[in-house]
Amino acid sequence: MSISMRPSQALRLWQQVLLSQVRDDAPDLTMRQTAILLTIYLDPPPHTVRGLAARLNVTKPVITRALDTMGALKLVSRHRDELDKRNVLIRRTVEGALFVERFGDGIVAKAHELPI
Amino acid sequence: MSISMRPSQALRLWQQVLLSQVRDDAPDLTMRQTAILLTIYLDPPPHTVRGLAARLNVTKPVITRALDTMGALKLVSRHRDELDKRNVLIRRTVEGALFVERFGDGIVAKAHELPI
DNA sequence: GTGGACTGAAACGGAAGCGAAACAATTTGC
DNA sequence: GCAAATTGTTTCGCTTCCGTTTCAGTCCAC
Repeated sequence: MSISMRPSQALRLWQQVLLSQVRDDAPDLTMRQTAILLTIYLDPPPHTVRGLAARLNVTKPVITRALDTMGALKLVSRHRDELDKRNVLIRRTVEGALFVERFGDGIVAKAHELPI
Repeated sequence: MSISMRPSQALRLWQQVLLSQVRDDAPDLTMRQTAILLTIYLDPPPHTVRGLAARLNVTKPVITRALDTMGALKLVSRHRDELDKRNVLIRRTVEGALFVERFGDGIVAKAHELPI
């Protein structure tokens, strides 16, 4: 069984979630940054700069910069791969997990409030 | 009857939609810009700069700049209010309606593909 | 009609994003 | 051992966004 919704409901859901994020002064992540963050937290590790760049079809500097920003927000952390020291492994953080969790709960709540 | 989903499904849905947007080089709107666009297309008109700023809890220049950007993308259009010439009325465009419609369809499609 | 209130836009300096290219550090292949 | 390939970062010039402040145009009360 899959999730079923009409386009008007989907758009309303998206709007409500975005509005709550904007209003609550949540970290103002770009679409790309959010996509990277969710990929790190939803897809199985390990995550590398190269892997994320390929997954999102963007250049590597885009990933590096996003990691700089989200690292400053403590949403993710970087660690050298000891087995292949060229690699950087991106790992989750407690703060990031909490943020993602709350974000997911927010979507569910807004979905539940949707008019028919 | 409301839309029911688990947080993990909600996050996966969000990720899939963002990934498709990023990968397809869709207009790279910020979270705020997207919130403004959806509000214009979902909430009943008329829409003014001041009204949108209040609805999103942001300053007026944020709205003005977002309208500049989205106007250049032809997603919205501006018109002086003839009854009160201080006001600017923001209106929908054919291109914008098409973009929003496709966006909604995309969400629905990703929701339908979600694993249980 | 004139002063004050209101609306949206513009100006300003600063922060952060972009793509492309160049860059060190490391591993691999021979 | 050493050139070639690979990885992530940095640099360059440019664009866009931010908040604050200032400005021009319009309306309204008196």
